[in-house]
Amino acid sequence: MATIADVAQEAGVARSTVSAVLTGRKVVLPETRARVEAAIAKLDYSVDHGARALATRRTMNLGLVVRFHEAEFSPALATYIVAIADAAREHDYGVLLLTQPDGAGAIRAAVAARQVDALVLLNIIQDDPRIGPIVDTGFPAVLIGMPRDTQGIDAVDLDFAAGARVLVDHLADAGHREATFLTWPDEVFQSGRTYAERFRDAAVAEAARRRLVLDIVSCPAGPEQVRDALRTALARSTAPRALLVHNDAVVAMLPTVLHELGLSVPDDYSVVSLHSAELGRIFALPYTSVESEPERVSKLAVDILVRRLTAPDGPAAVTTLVAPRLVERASVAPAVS
Amino acid sequence: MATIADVAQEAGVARSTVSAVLTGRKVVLPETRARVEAAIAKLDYSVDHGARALATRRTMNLGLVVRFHEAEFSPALATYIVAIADAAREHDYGVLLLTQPDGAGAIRAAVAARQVDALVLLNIIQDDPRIGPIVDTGFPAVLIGMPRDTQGIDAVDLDFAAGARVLVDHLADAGHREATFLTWPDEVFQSGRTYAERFRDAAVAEAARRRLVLDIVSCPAGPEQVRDALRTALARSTAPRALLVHNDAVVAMLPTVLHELGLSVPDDYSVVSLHSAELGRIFALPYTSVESEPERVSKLAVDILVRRLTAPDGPAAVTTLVAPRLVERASVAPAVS
DNA sequence: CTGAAAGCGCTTACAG
DNA sequence: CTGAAAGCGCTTACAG
Repeated sequence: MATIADVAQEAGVARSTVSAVLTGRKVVLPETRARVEAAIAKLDYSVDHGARALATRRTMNLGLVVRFHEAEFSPALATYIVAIADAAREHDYGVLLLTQPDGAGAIRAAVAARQVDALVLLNIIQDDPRIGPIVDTGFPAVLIGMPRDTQGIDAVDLDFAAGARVLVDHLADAGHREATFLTWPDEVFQSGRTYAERFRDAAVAEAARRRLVLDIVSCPAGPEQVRDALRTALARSTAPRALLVHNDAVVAMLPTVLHELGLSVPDDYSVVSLHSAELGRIFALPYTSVESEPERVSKLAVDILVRRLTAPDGPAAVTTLVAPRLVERASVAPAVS
Repeated sequence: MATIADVAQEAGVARSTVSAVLTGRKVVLPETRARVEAAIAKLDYSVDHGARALATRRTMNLGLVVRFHEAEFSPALATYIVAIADAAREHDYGVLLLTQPDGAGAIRAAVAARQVDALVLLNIIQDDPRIGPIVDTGFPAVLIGMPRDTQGIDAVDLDFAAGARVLVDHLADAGHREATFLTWPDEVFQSGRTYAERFRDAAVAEAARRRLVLDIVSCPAGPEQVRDALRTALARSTAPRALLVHNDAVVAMLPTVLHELGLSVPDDYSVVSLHSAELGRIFALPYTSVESEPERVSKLAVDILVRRLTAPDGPAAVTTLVAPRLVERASVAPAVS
């Protein structure tokens, strides 16, 4: 493998001159530059990433801290990962995977070993233990998701509250006065997924404002349990004819159960939901919905992180909530009164 | 941040002595070692990963090359990624994500910049363009999946042929003499997913051996198309009462369609399938099946790669096919004759 | 067993 | 605009 010294010799210049054309931080005579570039091409030279990192004190790598080991229903996770890698690459950053069960420990180790320049934390929970080491070390980081307290760290997430309002309004606009709200099991609320809470609270508030009566059903986890809960909720003769869903397992099972009960959408039931586009695609879900947008959220998060890396003394940390987009799929009919 | 020089000074020894206790490659007097370790603890010192990499000429990072951008139906991909990262960590390797659409280019760049010590290639296709640069550079690598020709590179994959045989035998053992074989759309065969071919050919051969008549149905892509194809295949009055499935989209849709047609398993239909455990879990599939095992395959692949890194002049490249495990779920009934 | 020196492949002030 | 020198933080022969 050719080194910068080989290139310098081949071009008949000093190593520092080669470095100057490599980094582009200095002005070099076009003629000299051409000689250097010819030598680079001839020797098929590439900069040694690690050596440059040592000299510049920047690894040009981002650490991606992702919790995999808590069984989460997340076919969308891969989408986030690749979106983050793509966004990072646009800024010439690589992505190092930090998947240890002990995320906090992984962070401390990676920071101490100077393996990365900054961190992206995925699937944040309410009191996320990974935030501690970041605050302690003051290491640059961005959160994708929302903890109880961002503690001065930039955070990006979908605006679940706005999503809830959009969906409630959509039902209310169609004239519905009552709806069954199928939400997450209690464990999800308790385990600190703030999206569950943010959606629910906003849905309740907006429903009150729009005088829509919400019948809240917390569906248990597990396919069989979901099926049973759904059948129970839908089979009641007094059940509202509108469904507001925020629960991936439930919305995935919904077409099957509705069909089993001989119910059709939107004739028998109006349905709106918030779920990931990935889930909708895999299950071919035919419902008007607000879709979480991993690509947009990931790109925004990386952009914010890189900007902060470039200007460390920039403005205070920001929390960015991405406005949800409603995708209409004709699953809502006017209420019959 | 403390450096090795700070530690040496604090402990009153030379830098090389600190390095000796760090690497453990030399014998150090217990007393000296204790002094060094105390200094390390006091200064909260960690080895700079990049500096060590430069000195040792080993990054201790594996590059994970994954094709994301060809829309693949793969909720299991995240499982592979984390399994690879976990396996790598057991050998003290980190994982750098290489997700560029141009995988071959990404490989050349990463190798040239010496960013990684070896490569893991995921979702291999028949004539995978990423194999070229690996053969050219002779860089250590392992394939997860099976190309047409491994070209002297280690490869690990599930034994799809054995999986097919196990499932065919399972039906034959129950007395079935004919079965409908629901396989992938033609595009999948043509796009070089060798698993499709390997399964099909073995299923055909084993069925012939067991005198099981196989009615091969290649199901088109797309949720609606799958549904239609399934209904057509199952609604025929002359349709065999046994189903052999190798197609994720089809098996995911199967419970719904069977239900729509008022058919039950195993009373009306015996069903066996090969699909990922992840898919089975998400869709709660109740079928006896051979499940692809991302964790086992990934771990094996990384182990093989690391061994080759340790002993570069080891034996010739090996192709390892992981034996499939049959998970029985009582979806097969004896044939009625 | 310990230490002084050279080297890994770069970049970056600093002279000229 | 170009070059010689020092330095990034380690490891590794090589003396002693």
